[in-house]
Amino acid sequence: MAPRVRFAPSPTGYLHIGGLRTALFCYLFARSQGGTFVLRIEDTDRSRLVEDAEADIVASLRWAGLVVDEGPASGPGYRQSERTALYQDHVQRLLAKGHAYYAFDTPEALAAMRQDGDAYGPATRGRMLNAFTLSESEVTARIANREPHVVRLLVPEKGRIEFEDLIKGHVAMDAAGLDDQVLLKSDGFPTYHLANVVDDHHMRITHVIRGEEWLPSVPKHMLLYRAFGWEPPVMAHLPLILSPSGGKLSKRSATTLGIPVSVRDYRALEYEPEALVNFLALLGWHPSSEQEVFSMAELTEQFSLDRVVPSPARFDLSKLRWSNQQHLRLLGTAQVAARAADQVAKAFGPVAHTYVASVVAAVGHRLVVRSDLCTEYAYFFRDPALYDPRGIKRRWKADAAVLMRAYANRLETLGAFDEAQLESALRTLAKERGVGAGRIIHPARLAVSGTTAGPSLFVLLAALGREACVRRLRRAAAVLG
RNA sequence: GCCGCGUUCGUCUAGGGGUCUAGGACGCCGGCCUUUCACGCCGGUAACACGGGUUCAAAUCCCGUACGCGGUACCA
Repeated sequence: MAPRVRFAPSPTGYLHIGGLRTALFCYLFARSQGGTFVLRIEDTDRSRLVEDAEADIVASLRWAGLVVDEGPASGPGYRQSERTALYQDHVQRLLAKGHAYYAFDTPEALAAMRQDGDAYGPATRGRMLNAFTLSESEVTARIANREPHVVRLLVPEKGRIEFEDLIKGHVAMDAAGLDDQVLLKSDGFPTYHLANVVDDHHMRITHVIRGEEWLPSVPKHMLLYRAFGWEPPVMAHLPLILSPSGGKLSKRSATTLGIPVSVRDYRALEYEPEALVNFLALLGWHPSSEQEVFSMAELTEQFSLDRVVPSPARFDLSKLRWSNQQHLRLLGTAQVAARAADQVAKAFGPVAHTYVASVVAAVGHRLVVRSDLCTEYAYFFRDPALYDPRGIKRRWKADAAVLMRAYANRLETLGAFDEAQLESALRTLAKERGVGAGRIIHPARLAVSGTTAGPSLFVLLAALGREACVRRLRRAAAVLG
């Protein structure tokens, strides 16, 4: 049977990088098995709802190249807020069969109970305000009176709950350790646990693939499946992604370690989606081969859940950067230039596409992230404002200004402004002046780019064009003397 | 606190009783190439958490400890 897998985020914020990893594994598994990838929006917490979160989730998935087969775009029923009648109905079934019960405790009463270190369960149930301590008529009266109430799961006092997780293996927990989880909140919305189980069943989800933070709630879900008389789906709990220091990937780690948390930030930073996907896939999964660079097609072809590791992985920015560099190469000049166009225009004003392409070609394998084009390689788009002091010290000798002017003069009358001509003109000049070529090359680079690093001088000059080269060489001669 | 999951180089990981004096990748260091910086190539650094078992043999299996992470909400 072809699997059906869902990615079920809560629209309480922008899509988290860990969320994308979860979505990716869901997607890869579905695709690798010829299955269906479903997007379900779990918007049952009305107080934490963020208005544009769902749009961000959808946009982020699309950007990353994860194609949703079924989701809010396919029609109604993929947002939990649209399915409240279904949950109400199922709660009634649980109530009728004695697997759930009404409770009327106030937040204060619950807080007091927890103060004593207790959980809502067999031990405390009897002293709280619920269907066990209230008469049937009083319960009905309170409900008719529209008093705030919830419905709780009746957890059996004893028994062991065991299940097989595709990634974690055999997991076992005592029912006694569970509390009587709220299933239906006083606002009429279901909690995650109820909605999740009901939806996974009705959406015919075959594999629940999600973050490890859900592992401890699986026993509650198993109880629900059992109560409904349903066959539970296969479980697969993904290890979490940690910050490089081992903690949670939070806004704090974002600012102190430069690791963005939201997918949209990676997009804004101009990482390639292919690179991020590749990097994320290798965070917790790897093939049996030693391949490190993958396209989405290769990932879907090779992915399997049994090669997902059980332990958490730390985020490593330098590896992401390496991945980005690899994918930039794979993309090729034209593609990279096309993707870079908007940001370049934003930074420097209108620039011809062919020029952006020639810059990308000139920079070549040096490009790690597209945004470097607007920072490290800004000199391709505007004259350098200053010259690297260390470069001046090392490369700008007493004869530099004279040589720069002389080379500028040659460039003005050069026939074809290409690498070969540029180079032979320079070498001829050097020979005439009785200096080594480096005596011109280094200061010329500094004059033209402001730095001592970068593409071959002749590639650089050819890309820049005659006018800019002449202007920059003369200006540097004037400024640096 | 209680419950659950985890633990191989700095990081991601291979390995799942003998093939391991533990392999690959990122990073880092050195060399070659070279007009610079990169790229590329070559080389180097660096790990089985600890303690007990089981076994002829354990990184691999079992138990314990330590540590890490997660959960313990009318949040997901």
